[in-house]
Amino acid sequence: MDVPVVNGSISGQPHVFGTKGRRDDQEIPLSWDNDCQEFKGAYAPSGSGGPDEGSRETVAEVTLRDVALASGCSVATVSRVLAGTRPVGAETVRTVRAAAERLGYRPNHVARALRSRTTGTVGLVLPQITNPFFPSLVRELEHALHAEGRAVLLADCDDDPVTEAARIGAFLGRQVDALLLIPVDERRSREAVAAAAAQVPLVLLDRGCGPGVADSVAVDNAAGMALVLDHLAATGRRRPCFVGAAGTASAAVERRAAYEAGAAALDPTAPGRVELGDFSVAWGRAAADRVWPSRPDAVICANDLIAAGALQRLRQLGADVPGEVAVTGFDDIPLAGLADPALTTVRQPVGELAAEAARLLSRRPAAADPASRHTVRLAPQLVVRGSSVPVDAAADATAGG
Amino acid sequence: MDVPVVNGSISGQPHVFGTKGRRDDQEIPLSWDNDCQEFKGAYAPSGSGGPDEGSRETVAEVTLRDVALASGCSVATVSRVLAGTRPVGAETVRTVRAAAERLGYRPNHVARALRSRTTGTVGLVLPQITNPFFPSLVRELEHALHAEGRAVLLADCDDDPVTEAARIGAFLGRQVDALLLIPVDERRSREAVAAAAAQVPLVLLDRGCGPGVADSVAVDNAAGMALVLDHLAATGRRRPCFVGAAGTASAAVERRAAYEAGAAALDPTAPGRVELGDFSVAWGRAAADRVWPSRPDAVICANDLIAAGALQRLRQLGADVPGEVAVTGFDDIPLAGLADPALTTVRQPVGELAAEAARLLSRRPAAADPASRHTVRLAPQLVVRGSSVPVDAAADATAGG
DNA sequence: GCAGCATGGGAAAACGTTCTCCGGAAACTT
DNA sequence: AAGTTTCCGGAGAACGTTTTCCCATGCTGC
Repeated sequence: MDVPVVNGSISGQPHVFGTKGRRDDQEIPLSWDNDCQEFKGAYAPSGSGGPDEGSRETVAEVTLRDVALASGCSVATVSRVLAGTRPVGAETVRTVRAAAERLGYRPNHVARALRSRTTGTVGLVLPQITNPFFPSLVRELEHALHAEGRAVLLADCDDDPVTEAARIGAFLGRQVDALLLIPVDERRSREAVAAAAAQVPLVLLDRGCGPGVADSVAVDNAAGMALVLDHLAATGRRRPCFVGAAGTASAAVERRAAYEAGAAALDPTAPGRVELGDFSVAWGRAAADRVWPSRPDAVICANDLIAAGALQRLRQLGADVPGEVAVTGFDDIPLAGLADPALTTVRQPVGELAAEAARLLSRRPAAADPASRHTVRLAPQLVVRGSSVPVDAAADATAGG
Repeated sequence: MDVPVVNGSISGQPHVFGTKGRRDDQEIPLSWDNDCQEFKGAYAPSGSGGPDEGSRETVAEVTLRDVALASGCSVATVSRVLAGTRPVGAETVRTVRAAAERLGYRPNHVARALRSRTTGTVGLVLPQITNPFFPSLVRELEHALHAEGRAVLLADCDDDPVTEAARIGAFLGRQVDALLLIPVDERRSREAVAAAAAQVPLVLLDRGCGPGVADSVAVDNAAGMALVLDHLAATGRRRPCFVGAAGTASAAVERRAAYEAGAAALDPTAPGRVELGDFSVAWGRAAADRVWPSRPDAVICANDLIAAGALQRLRQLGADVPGEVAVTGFDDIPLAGLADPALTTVRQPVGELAAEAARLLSRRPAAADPASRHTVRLAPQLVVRGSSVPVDAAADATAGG
């Protein structure tokens, strides 16, 4: 459909450069001052006279050299004052600071990066930003990283290992200081990840990528699954079944293994009742159809998407949730709280994951030594909602590790 | 003195990189957007199975100078060959290319940025990545931008204009080539946005920020609302009501205005039935309580979150959806297809929004002139699902995701 | 008085590109 | 044959920092 764009150009012709009176909280307009009568002869063509009526369009950047000139000392000194790399006389510090502020000096990160060989930038590479679990993780990572003054370069791989490798390469070419990576595939991502890890600090997030490849931080899937099983057992469920995902992704494998281990305690035949598909709502719906005939009293899903699909389909099939059957998810994505009834699930400690990842990244020592790889597992939290216990009893219990 | 670099020793080594299948038909890249593409060898997993690997550790970067030395010509020539900025003799091109590939040369983006005063980086600043409408937009933007060789710096503002201003400033300090911005607040973001727009190309996305401040691209909210109203009228609804958001955000205002304009045609008293809160599920639930007593036959919501809440609550109140009352949303976030019944909604042309934004960014001309601001409005698409028509009739106008 | 040593500051060399000059040679003009 | 243009290629100057030397001082301790 090529419905034409309603391409209207907002008019706004009358007021062009107004707004001169009420700009009191504005910072100093970096351009001219009587001290530095000699500015940017180089490429500032509009050295036209006049008191600069505020056309701050392409004002040439103020450089260290300008500040040096204005404060009567050398570039080196100015750098030292501003970067604090070496003690400088109190008096000098004062003049330099003043000049810098007066001129509105802003350091050029690119030049700094070139010289100091560190860009203050980390690349964040993830499979699909549209996976509903990722946004909150991205958010926390962004906050954690920005808090230490680093900027985040984002890449979305479209769930494709080839794209992933390309993005990693692009980031490396841009000399990121480090990489944060949620691998697309445990196996097919390995090669590119290992290669990248040899060049910059790299932390794997949420999913693993084979042993010894890189540092990694993730939720303790086994503990999470145990929380779910304990809760279900405590509320009298005896015939659980598991709806998970096939494949080698660590989350899929670990959650399934943990279910099988834990469910055996509940019911010796339970570990057999396992259906595997993928991490999607559609699979959740399909799995419900396959599972419901055997009348389980708990459907434990490997993530919230599956759970949402299963829940929806179960109700369509006439099942009473949670009366007849409980449904649980994993991750606590926003959707979980919105389902009807709201999903009991395992909340990932997103903030801590981000903090831990940031911490690992900052570790200076050359972590090229495979022996020093760290794998951090963080404790999740059970969030009990209506899908596993009747509403009146669902007091949103939270149980930590 | 550090470990000697790759500098001198050119030949004699059994080069690690197999020069397999040299494609000599390769054109000299004329634009800088796809340059380094061909040098994947540098970071690519060193030929799985290659004889010696470990040597690829933290080797000092190969520079232009190294390539020049190895190929027996000057740095300038190498630069020209690789960047394709000026024609170079065929013979020279060949030797240089060979040397570059053999040494695994990868251009240093930082140095390039410093010299050419362009980083190939755009900053993407948004209110909250956790807002479910944004991830797909971010995804499209990332793809569009990466496709032209630009990297995306991401910032999440936590819905706070102050943080937003700080992030914008940080990006400017990192000399992004341009800014893509979804303003937090139409009014409170304005100052920072205007200041930034004076320094780099800036495109507003999804939401406006006052007239003439910057280029902007967004969905045509009025057209979207009209699609909804037409659909509802065509299916016999006669007593619509609107649940929207208060405030000055452009989406809120435009959607409400469009409803009021369009609904008057349907029912003269309809424009009065308007409830305003915010763009949240909670408000949707609350609004359902307020609205249901007057028994509307259609609840038109300003976005999908509101609609999801309203839908959920209406059903809890015993309403028959869609038999008794239709519910519609706006945006087509993933949640919309998952609701029960699935939400009829207006799908934003996310891909086109991203493409258009990218296009506007690349416009070279000094867009400082307020008269040349562009405001692009893209046509949305109606997605009919179960919340507005009985299932058997809901032939999902478009294949949902 | 002189070696020894902090301390504060400057000149200039990197960092790895791109790009502007410039010069020489070859290829056309006149 | 002498100019004139075109074509290739090199030297080297930026770009804006950080950092390494180095040189003044002024002070201590002998």
